[in-house]
Amino acid sequence: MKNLDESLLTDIPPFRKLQNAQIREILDSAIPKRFDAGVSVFEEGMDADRFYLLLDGHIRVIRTTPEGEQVIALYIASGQLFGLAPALGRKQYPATAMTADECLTLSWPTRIWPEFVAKYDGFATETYKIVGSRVDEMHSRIVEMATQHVEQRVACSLLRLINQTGKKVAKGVEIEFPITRQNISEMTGTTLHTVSRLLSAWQKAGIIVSGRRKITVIKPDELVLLTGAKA
Amino acid sequence: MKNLDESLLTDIPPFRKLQNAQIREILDSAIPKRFDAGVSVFEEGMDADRFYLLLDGHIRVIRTTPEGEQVIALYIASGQLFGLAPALGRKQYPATAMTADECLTLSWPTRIWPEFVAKYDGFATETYKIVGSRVDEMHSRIVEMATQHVEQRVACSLLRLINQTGKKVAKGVEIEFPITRQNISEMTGTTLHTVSRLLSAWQKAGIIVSGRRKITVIKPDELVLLTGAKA
DNA sequence: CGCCGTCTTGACTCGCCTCAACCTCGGTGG
DNA sequence: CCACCGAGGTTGAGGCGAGTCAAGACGGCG
Repeated sequence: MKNLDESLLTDIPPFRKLQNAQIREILDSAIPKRFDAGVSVFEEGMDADRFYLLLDGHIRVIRTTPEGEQVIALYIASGQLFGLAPALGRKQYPATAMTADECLTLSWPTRIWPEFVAKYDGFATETYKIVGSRVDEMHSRIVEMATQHVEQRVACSLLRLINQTGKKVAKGVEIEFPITRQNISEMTGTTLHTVSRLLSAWQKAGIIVSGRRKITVIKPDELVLLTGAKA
Repeated sequence: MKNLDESLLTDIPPFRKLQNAQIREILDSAIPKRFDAGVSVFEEGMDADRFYLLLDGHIRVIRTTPEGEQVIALYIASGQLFGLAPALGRKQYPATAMTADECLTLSWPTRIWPEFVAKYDGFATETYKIVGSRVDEMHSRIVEMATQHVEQRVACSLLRLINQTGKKVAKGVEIEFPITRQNISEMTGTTLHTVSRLLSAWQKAGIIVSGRRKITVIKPDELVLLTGAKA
């Protein structure tokens, strides 16, 4: 457990300003853990006893309605902190974190959060920037849902996914974790049927290529047009 | 300007733990300002050079789409901090703050934010709790928009409004600032026509009483039923 | 090989948006 | 004091986007 390499953290904004010795300290107090695809790291309503850093893999942040429907609030890409409830004074996690593929995390007990903030210069600031960008993304989602049609929302979500977690490949940008039509419908507030129809149409139009749990965007600019960026 | 009363701040969470002398200091560095109804305190995209406390009145936080449609992200009630962009490392305001009625604010330059955080015990923690509750509310909005029908969303929004800013009156709870059908439609992602129809129906059913720019909820529990709280 | 999770496609239905006309206040100015 | 005007609100008719229902195809895994 003490053999984690310092280089794991040096490129991650909240830790970037720290000395090697400090990073050593932080790593030594971290618990690393591996998760299979499709399992939950923590669940909505659970006591927020730890906060996490995603070293590798992708995570879906999910809220479940009383009726059992799921809504995907956002995706976390590797290198990001998550489970930041303690930073916002929350005693419980407000949502479930579910792995989209195999994931590797570090985590620390909530109790030492104040210590991190006090002791490590720039940690708080950088972390709150992350929160800020998530707030911003949520804002955008609300506006999208309020004003745009399903087709535009799905296009927006795809673009967001390839921007945040896309991998450039031969003929386009591919989403590097398994994602189903159902997942996309849960991000956009629609049904898997409608998503399937849209993706089929876009595939015919040569904008994307998609297979089982896999989507590659060939012409991102065409997608941008579909989002309704007019005039 | 130096004659602001300390009692203004003593009941407001971020300042609650402070000594009178500290509150004096804070007040002395604040600029008070009055706003008419329907004007903007700051606008989306403006440099976030100040952060605010709403002493009296109500504020709408608005985002405008490229097409000029407006979406109301949330309402701020008196006693709340807003314009917290600096707390999240934002250089510009992510949304416009528009007064719903006559408003009284205090404000401080962004530049002294770090000083506030460092100097005043509990200030940061309490402020981030506010951010946390706003994030939570946005989360809920996203889930609502994704899963619920218009009628349910409007019911949810009304309930949220009376919980946050409702005033108990003779025969129910009234929203204490002017609000139009259009405003509600901008909160729920629908049209003023649909909102008008719904409110008419609810009025006939005796659930609410509404007039020009004014809504009073008579039977909140009936509204709760309409939100789809089943089983 | 058979099963299950994923994806596709068609047909039908209906909630809500759009279009349109009209009403009702409250404020303003002659 | 009243006529006017504009913002806010109401209500009907019609159409379409997208959800629902239904039936199957495809591909991977045990």
